[in-house]
Amino acid sequence: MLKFTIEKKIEGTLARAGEIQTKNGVIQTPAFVTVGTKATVKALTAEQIRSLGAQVVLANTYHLYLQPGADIVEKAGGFGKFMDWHGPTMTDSGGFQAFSLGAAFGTSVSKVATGDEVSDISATKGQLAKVTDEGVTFKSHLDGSSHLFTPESSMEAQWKLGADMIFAFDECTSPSAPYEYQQKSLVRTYEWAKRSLVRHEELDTEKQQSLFGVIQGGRFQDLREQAARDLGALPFDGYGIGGSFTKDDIGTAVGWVNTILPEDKPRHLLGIGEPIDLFNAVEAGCDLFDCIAPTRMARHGTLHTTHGRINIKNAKFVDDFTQIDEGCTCYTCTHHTRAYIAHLFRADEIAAATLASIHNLHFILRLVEKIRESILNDTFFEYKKEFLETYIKK
RNA sequence: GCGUCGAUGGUAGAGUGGUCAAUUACAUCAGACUGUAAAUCUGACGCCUUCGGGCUACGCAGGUUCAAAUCCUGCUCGGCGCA
Repeated sequence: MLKFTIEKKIEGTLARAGEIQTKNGVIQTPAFVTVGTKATVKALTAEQIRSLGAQVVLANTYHLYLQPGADIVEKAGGFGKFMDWHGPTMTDSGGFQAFSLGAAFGTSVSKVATGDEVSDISATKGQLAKVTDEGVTFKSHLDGSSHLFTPESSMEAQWKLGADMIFAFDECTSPSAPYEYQQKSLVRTYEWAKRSLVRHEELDTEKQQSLFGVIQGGRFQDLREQAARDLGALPFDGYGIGGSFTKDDIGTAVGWVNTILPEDKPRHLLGIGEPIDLFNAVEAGCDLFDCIAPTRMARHGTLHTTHGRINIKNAKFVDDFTQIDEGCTCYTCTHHTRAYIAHLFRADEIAAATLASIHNLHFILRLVEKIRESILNDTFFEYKKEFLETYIKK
């Protein structure tokens, strides 16, 4: 069971800094949650994750259920122990895969849409996930086998995976889904939240795990607010804010929700992790963020710097012997040059992924830490301004 | 020396009379990526362009043909075989 305490709030905003105590350690918030989908943060060892100062790791129920199977992870003592991560842990419920393997499958639609895609409701083919009121039927992307995920089975799997904090089973909707669908889906996600709660209470009689309900509602204020009211009234230990946004409404839509959610419970913004979005989300009252972007982008050669992103594979870096980001104290920057990392990428060496991931994770983890400090020091807005002045996203 | 096979865009390698500026892969140059189907995916990749098209190209030089990377002749270079 977690204990959440708020240390400081910024007057006139929803932002706050605090602390979450779990049985495996403390998380100082706002905090960035490192994603280790398959009980591994891609390209990194547990030791490297610790060195980066990561506070908490989030794994994925769908992926671990399929491989190696929840029973194996349970026998290992939970996914944290399995991967040699002894700090706080979370698992996602599999609800995101209802989107990524369903509505988004085979399309260019991502959970954060540009304005144009929002109206794109073109049908897609070959989807691996089908959503009904009962649950989500997945066709395994590994071997094609069918698997029904329900709120109950997700709770059972997450119980076996053994994280400190788990999420209710939800449907992550597409940003291109119309109001009618968002509304219908929201009712379903609400029913699933209640079913998750019931099954969780049956399983976890000693209250070892904390369950977070997930707020959906797409980009619609009335739906978001309704979800916050409905789920906020249920005895969850914290809340996830999920689903689809347009980049511009991350701050606003999240604010609608956090104005209503109980103040004394942690709020986790699911799947958001670009610097600008993090500032907006903190200001709108979020405490936790997980995102695959730092590590995926790293593997693809896109690196964060205080002056914005760079693509280290660009020709101009082959003989650039400066640091990736001047003044960066990460392992990669203190030992290697841009030219070296560029060489590793061009030579297809796997160390490229490792060193790039170390840098990007360091960048984002430090950023969120500094945001936390700035809240405690009453310098949030100054820090935000200072950061955004130099960090230019094209 | 004789015979034989071959010479294609940065590389490898398709094509064997028109639908070829030339399949494909790699390389190269860019771009995308936000609860990880992702060490992935997308685009560009002869020169010029008012984006309609124009021009120069498949070892070199001729030739046949309405039309040649594709057929013929000679040459140059290379592989293999025989001397």
